[in-house]
Amino acid sequence: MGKLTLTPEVLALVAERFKALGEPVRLQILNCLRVGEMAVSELVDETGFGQANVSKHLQLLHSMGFVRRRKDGLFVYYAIADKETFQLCDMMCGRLEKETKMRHKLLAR
Amino acid sequence: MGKLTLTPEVLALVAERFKALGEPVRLQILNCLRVGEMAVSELVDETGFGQANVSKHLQLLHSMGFVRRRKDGLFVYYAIADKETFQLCDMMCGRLEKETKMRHKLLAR
DNA sequence: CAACTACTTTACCGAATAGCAGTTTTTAAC
DNA sequence: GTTAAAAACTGCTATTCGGTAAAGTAGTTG
Repeated sequence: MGKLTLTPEVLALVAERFKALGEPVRLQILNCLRVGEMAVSELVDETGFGQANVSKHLQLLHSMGFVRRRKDGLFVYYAIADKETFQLCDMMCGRLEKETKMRHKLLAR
Repeated sequence: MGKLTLTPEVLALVAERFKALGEPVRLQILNCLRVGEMAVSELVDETGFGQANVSKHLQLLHSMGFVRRRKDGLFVYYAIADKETFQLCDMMCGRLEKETKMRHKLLAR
């Protein structure tokens, strides 16, 4: 496989991508996009965050390749770039779920 | 499946975990641990970061369940908690690789 | 063209955090 | 006990980063 060597520079790029998902607001935006593409203003209404704020987060997600954008007239529609983006979130959710269950079991005794 | 609902509170916890991986130093530490468990001092030597610094990052990784710790005499050995931790990193690396290739292709024409 | 809408960009502020130095705690060896 | 080593803890400074307001851009409508 064309594995790239994990130099500090590469790790920095990988970290950058994890960091992009390490923000509740951005995860909430991604979660909204699960149902399909949405315009910025729709995301603003849906999430209740400021418009400039949402726009900025979308820029970041886009620059990291997590979402794609499509412009149509006045509106800019954003959508999840690929299935893998979901998988990443789901895996992390799964971990959290496991943790919670473990903690629950320990408390139950 | 016992999917947990993605309330803002849950998303915050998920984000916290992504953020933990969103730091080059921590990824480098995890990468060192790929070969097996290591003592803190070994990790300090291997990475060249300060002891307090490495220790603090390990605390965080441990609190998020990415590494487990085992104390033996003077030494505290840390190790990757499970395979999934690798998978997460590998997936993100894969994304980066794809991106790089795409960019390369675009430049090649 | 002017007015309006949707979005982006810029500039700033405040909160969070990484890194470091020094100290403390724990454990082992003498 | 005393000494030494390993790791964790405690402030501290500098930087980063998110939120917001205001200015800027692009597309639409009358």
